[in-house]
Amino acid sequence: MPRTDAAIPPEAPLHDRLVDCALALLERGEAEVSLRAVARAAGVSAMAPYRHFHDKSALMAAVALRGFAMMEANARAADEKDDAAAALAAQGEAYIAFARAHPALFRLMFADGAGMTLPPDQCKGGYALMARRVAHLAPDRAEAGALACWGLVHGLATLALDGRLPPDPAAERAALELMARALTTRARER
Amino acid sequence: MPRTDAAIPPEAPLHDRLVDCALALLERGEAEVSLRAVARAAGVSAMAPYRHFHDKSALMAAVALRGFAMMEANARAADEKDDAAAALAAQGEAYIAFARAHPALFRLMFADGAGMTLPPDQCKGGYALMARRVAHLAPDRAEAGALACWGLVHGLATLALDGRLPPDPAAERAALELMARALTTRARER
DNA sequence: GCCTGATGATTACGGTGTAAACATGCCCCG
DNA sequence: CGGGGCATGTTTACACCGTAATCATCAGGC
Repeated sequence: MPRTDAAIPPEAPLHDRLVDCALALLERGEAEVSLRAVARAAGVSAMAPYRHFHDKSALMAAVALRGFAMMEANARAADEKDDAAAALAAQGEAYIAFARAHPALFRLMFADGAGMTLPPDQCKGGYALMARRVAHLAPDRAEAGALACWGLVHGLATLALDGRLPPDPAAERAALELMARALTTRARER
Repeated sequence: MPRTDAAIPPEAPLHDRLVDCALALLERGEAEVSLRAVARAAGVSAMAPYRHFHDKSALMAAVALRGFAMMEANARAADEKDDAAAALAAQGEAYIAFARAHPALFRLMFADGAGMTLPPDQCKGGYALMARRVAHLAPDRAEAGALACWGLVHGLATLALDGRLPPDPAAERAALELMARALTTRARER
């Protein structure tokens, strides 16, 4: 097992330990995350992180990458359904649930600038998964459909995180269903 | 004309001058906005703002409020169409356009915490405008429809700001149209 | 005439990100 | 085997931030 362990072994290479600690701090609130706090949590001096990350945003980018990996795993699990529409809906709910479960991490992942720094192929695995289902449901509107699905789900997640939505899962589900219905309905001219 | 002027008169009451300066700094990038910078821009000492705002977030809330007023005005202008579906689509495009035109302000308006501080009736004027059109188009799914529209538009705007969308207006328009079609299509059972 | 309140300026403190110089241990090569 | 480089951390220092506490000024009302 040469891969990363789940826990935070106190003797792992500092590089990994830093992103573990940063992630842990992030889950307790984005205000808790500062380079110095991360270094402190890792039991190391304030400047040590600079030996492994060019600056704070580089560290945070590494954390964000983990977030994308988690989210893709969630999406993959939610996608394991026979019915394509049901799988798509489950992906949407998983997306929103992830945002609610890890608000600070979610915000970090989609913070401005991260889009420029992160390797795109490691951020869009989940998107591809969803696009595939959409393309199967509505081959003639695959592109617009995928964009609409992503936009809707991301918007609901963002609004929920920012306290702009009453915590009403039924309403969200209804909105998702409306979108699903729009995709399953045959496209008609005009 | 007792209301606020567009320019920044150097002798206006400090309260207004501060939010004007904060807004101006914000448009040049959110990183430019610090309480001290705002005070500097207003030609006043670093602590002066505290005489008019309890803390920085209170100032930013006032700025956000102006953002909501701008956005509602935009929405109201876009809504002036006879066709309900066209008006709805125009509102959506105006929403996204506003986000693109004032990215930092838009992010501030929807930053976490602002939802708790701001008077809801001054933030949701635009939403009501949209909800009315949706209710007219699809009275039987008014609630879910409005939520879906808001979610979609807000999601697209957010993703665009964070550099996650290729700048392809046609694709966005197609996604919005898909949603509009879903609302205009008669609801069918099952 | 003086007191009071509002407004703003000064100073100070702990926090942040980060640049520069310094210490230390390990490995590789002569 | 010895010494030089290099990776890793530490210390120190700086500018900036938000903000608490204190002081200065000045206008109006008793």
